[in-house]
Amino acid sequence: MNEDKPEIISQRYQKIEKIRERGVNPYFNRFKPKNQIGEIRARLDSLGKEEIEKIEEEFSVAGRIVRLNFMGKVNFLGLRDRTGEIQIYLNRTDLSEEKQWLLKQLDVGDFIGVSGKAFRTRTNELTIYSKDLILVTKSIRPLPEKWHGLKDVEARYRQRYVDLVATPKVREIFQTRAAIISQIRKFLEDRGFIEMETPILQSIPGGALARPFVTHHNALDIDLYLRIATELHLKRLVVGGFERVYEIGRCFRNEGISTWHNPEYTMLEFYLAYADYEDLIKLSEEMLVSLLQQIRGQLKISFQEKELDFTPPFARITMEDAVAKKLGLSKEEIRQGLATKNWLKQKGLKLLEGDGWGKALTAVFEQAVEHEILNPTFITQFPVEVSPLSRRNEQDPEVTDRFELIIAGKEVANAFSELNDPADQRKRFEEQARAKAKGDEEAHPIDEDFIQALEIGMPPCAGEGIGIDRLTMFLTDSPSIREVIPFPLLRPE
RNA sequence: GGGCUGGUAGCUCAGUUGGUUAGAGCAACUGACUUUUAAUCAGUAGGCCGCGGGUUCGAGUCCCGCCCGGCUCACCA
Repeated sequence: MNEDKPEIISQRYQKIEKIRERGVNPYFNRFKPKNQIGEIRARLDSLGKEEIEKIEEEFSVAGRIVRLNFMGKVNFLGLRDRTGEIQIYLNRTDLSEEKQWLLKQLDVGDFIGVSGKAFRTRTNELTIYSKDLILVTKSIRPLPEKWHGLKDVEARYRQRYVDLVATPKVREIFQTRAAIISQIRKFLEDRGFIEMETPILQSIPGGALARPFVTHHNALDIDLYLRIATELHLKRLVVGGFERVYEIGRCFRNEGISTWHNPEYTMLEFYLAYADYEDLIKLSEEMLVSLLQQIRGQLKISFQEKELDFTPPFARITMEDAVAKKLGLSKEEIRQGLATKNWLKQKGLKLLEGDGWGKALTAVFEQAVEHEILNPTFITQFPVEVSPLSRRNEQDPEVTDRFELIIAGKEVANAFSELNDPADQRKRFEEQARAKAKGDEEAHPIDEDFIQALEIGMPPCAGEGIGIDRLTMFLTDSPSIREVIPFPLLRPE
């Protein structure tokens, strides 16, 4: 029945049949380990041979066989559970005839349960001496080779379950990712934020400038969009009285795929009333410093052979100053927009009809400046033209009280004092509508209900979005976003 | 989408200017082995060389097209 499969696999299926014929269930589900391997190691790793031999306690563990060294009567195997690995010793002379037979059926990849006292071998390896053996789950497919592991990148992403078994580093990355998210929750909840869940299916995909995925609801017979941000709903919650609110959730953007972009990615957004973007600069520094210390234990970390210094305060510069310095322009020249537009034209980059100085400035910044930034840097005072949801700066209403945090040339956070003037919000949306009419596919759609919410009244507040995947890349020194997403999007085989 | 680059056994990889029947290590199978940990030793088996055309007496190798990756540029977080 498995004739079209590789030989190894049909052999394993036959082995399972033989095991069943002997009355052994190859998928036994009633073994309950009393101990975790990590806990045993924590207790015994530091103890010497004699001390361990005095311990009468029998340990019971279950896990996956990751190594087999069978030598006839004397058999060693490596067992791994979620907390670690430990060596198991089985001597054939201790086992019943049935168990001796079962021992010979074991393969790397199988799950077993064992129990026994601990000892140290001749080579001082901490080992559990088990006189029994319970097969818990038989494995059919062979795992990758033990010292090269799974190298084929495509196979690693498509069959992440194999990658996770074969590559310890990959397990660590996802453990770190979970720790980052858990610590962010704690950081925010310690400060009075509460977590909310807002709609992923939306009829107006707002809160960011990006192209959405479209889907369809059959019963209502309407098209819906997968959210590109959580912003507008979280601010509605601020209107409703949740003065400190956050969400960690998946966002979807129908755009290119690269080492820094996955079509679905995880974003943290948080909003706090009676705060402005200066407060968020401080809060961002605190949050990152706390994460760096907990995850990496230091503020200077290496990322892809470069050193990143997270020692606060982080550098900050306005977008205009950054571009003025780079191109040798005056502020007046930037505001006129001609110099920046000419620079873009020279580079073969075109703007749309009607794009103002703000879009030109932002484009030049992204082209010429952003990628040169290494250490965490706050870029502040984004033009109103590219910031339809941000509050205007009181001294200079052409720019907003907004910043992005750039690390190693990549945007990691975007934050601003929130626009809470409904009349201004309506104007901004109308400007976006005009840009859309001229062909800007990423222009923000008009959201009348959101304007109504602002008319009910939103207290002054500030909000921030942080890309969790990118943050995880920096904290785990990963070269691609696919290394920090368990199942990145790939074209179907 | 453009450029560069890759796809050979379950896994990691060789494969010469085109030339017998496509190789190795690990994993697997049979056997030996009472402290191994890249165990060792003897033997056996395992291939749609990504897919489809073409050139040639002869193609894993050369040419064309396609599929699926990786890096990179452009757009985006």
